Amino acid sequence: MENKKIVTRFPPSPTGLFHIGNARTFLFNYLFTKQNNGQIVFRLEDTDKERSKQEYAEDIIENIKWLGIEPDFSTTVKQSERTEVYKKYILKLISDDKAYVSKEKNIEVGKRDEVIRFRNPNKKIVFNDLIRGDIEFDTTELNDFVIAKSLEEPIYHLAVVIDDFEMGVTHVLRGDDGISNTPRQILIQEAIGAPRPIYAHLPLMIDTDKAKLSKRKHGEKVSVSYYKNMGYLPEAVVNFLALVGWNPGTDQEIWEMEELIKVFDIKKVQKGGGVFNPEKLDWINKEHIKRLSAEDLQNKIFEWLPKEMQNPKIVPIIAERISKFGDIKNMLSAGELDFFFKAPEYNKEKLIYKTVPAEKISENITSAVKALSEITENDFTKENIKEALMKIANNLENRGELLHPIRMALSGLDKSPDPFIIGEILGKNETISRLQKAI
RNA sequence: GGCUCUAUCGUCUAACGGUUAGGACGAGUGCUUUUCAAGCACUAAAUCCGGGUUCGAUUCCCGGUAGAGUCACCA
Repeated sequence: MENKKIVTRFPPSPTGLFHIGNARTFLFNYLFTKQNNGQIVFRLEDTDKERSKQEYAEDIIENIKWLGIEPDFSTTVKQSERTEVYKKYILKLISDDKAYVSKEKNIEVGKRDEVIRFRNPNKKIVFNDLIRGDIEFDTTELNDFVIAKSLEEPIYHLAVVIDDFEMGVTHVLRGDDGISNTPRQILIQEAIGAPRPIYAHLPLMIDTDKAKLSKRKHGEKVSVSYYKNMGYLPEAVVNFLALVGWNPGTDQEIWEMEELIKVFDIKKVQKGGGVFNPEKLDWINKEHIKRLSAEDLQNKIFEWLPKEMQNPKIVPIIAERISKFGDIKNMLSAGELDFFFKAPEYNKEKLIYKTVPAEKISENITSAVKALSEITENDFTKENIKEALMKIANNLENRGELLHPIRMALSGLDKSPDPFIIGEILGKNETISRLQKAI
């Protein structure tokens, strides 16, 4: 079909932390480009000197890498360093009479009395969008729009068109907030003799109120670094983002990047905006946690645990109870893991199960201690503990008469893992000592 | 307001013009060897409205309505 190599672009503007919506747009570019063996060029749109900051550029690059959606960084271009290039085009445009220096009247504060305007041919522009089909605009309403504040200061639309042209961009996949910018950019392309790229406008990711995900309203939650800091897995974020606005048409929900690259289909991208649903992200993240190798899982969890708590045995218990690693922080501050490392303190009434008398409870625990004592230290596994305890519990009216006080004696918590696994982790001596204390 | 785009459960979405409109998240109920987590089963929940075209519209067309985006000497 096409023998020309596909070139797409990541053109972030370093005026804030890497935005999650931007990450999704880049991801779609990435999937599309990779499946076509194309190239992704990288460009920092930093012409706004007031708002552009080096730290933001660093955050963007760092998080692009974290997500694993890297463009070809060797192509990196900074608009702020291309003043001479733009100047050349502006001069050419003026000498071709496609633009002119305009003396401005009724100047508002902060505006200049001389700018460069585009001589609008005032015609209809129809462009094809991969996702939406033909879109038509009458450019008359644009008037003679400004393309540069001065020879050294091009406006965004001009810089973008020149850069896309010089960088050989063949496909522009961007958010659909770019739709209304397209006609004026096409006008500029035609004026400088640049070919028209193929456009695809992706639906925006929106919030529950159906509005654009704004930093103002959602704070740090719109930045990728927030998800990294909360202990989400990058593959889960990618998985989640890919599924907002696009679907492979199967029931599969959990995807790895490599599979996504294979099945992605730009033509199947949804037209309407998609709400960012954090609960689904959590679920997807949990699914990816389950798919981690034992080694990776342990390493990740240990990153969030203080040295003295880095016990491999509690890894599965934690893994089952979190949806993202940052949840460990909450478990820690709630003291949910303390009982693994020191004997719990609790009210002795807590040992009572329903209305069972204390003497009976005490008796039950005593027989449990006896049964557990018969297990050798090496065989003190959750299976064996369970077998021994259930033998006793099954003879009681309610199994809870034994299981509840034992769990309480071991953990001291109303909600905790079952007593068998806790017993295994604590080991024979500690388990029996806690039970004896309870008696 | 002009222009542009969009419209299936609360949310993400599936459905050659013919399906009891499917799946997932979330919610609810129950089961699973006390609780929590996990797991399992089940339940509730949608085609914006009105006209066409058609034997038959979620699907195609038109008109409403609603929402969003954009209208900078920001990017």
